[in-house]
Amino acid sequence: MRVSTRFSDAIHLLAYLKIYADTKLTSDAIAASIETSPVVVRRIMSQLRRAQLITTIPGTAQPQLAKPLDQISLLNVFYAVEGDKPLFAVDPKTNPQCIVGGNIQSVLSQYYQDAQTAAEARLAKTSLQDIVDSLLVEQAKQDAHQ
Amino acid sequence: MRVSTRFSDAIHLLAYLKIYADTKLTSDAIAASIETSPVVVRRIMSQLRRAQLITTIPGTAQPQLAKPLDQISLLNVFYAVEGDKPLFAVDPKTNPQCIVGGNIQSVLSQYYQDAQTAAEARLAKTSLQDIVDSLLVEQAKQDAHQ
DNA sequence: ACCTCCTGTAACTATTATGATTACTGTGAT
DNA sequence: ATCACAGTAATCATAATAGTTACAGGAGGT
Repeated sequence: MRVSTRFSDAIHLLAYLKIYADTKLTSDAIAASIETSPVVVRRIMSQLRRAQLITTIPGTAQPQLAKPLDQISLLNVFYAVEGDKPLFAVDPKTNPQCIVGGNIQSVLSQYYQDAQTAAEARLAKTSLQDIVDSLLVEQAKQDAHQ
Repeated sequence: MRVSTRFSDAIHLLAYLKIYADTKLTSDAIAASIETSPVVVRRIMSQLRRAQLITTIPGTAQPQLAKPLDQISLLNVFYAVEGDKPLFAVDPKTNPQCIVGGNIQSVLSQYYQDAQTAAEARLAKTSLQDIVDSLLVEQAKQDAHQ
């Protein structure tokens, strides 16, 4: 499949809301930054709104962060847009008559869950404020090298 | 896209080689357990062979594990079949003129790498022997409940 | 009231990663 | 020589994703 960039785009969007808070925050403007379509932006915003990470007002270009960025972790964003989608996929269709095929799903699910939890714990440790800070540092580096 | 189950299928295959070592290990027989086609099985075996996890002899149905199962971690298998494919995808096409769009890739790559490393560390802690042991325990449970 | 800009969503299309299939070459054992 | 099988390239089918089109409706200015 095409690899999903929705998680990355959602982080991008939220950082944009903060850094460009003083500009017109239309889905068009945000889409220009992500280089996607306004509809895709509104779709992502819809998921972020349902997860209560932002608030919006229909008809007006005033999306707002629902809480301070240091209180939103990458894991919050991940859950908002990807739900509980597993990082590692179990093959659901195997031969139940076989010792391996009949038990592999439940066994792998456990170990996969452990690995995913480890990754999620790391995501939980990073806040969007960290991302914004890093973005500004990177930008300053670029400016200095010109 | 269709979600990739190659990692799971590769683990399945290796566990099958161990548990059914006394049977005819044709790609057909293994395919019946995974419920896929023999060609897919041979493709996965090809990757496992290149990663030196198994040895095979062309023309004969004698795939062999290249080392004891407790010396093969899930991470070894993951690398064998998925390479260094990232778990989280960065959106490569964003507006470089924007503070966010121009720096988000390098920033996210760092944090994503941290999360992936955490997951991989967990995969490295589990060996295929652990998987086989778990499979046999699960099977024993099923047998007991009949 | 009307117009304009915008959001929110549904429906559809295009793209592409994946597994499945087909077809073939070549090896090893009997 | 024949048979069973591995190995692999090429092609097809499926499905997850982003992108697009279309339209209903809100907010605010005139």
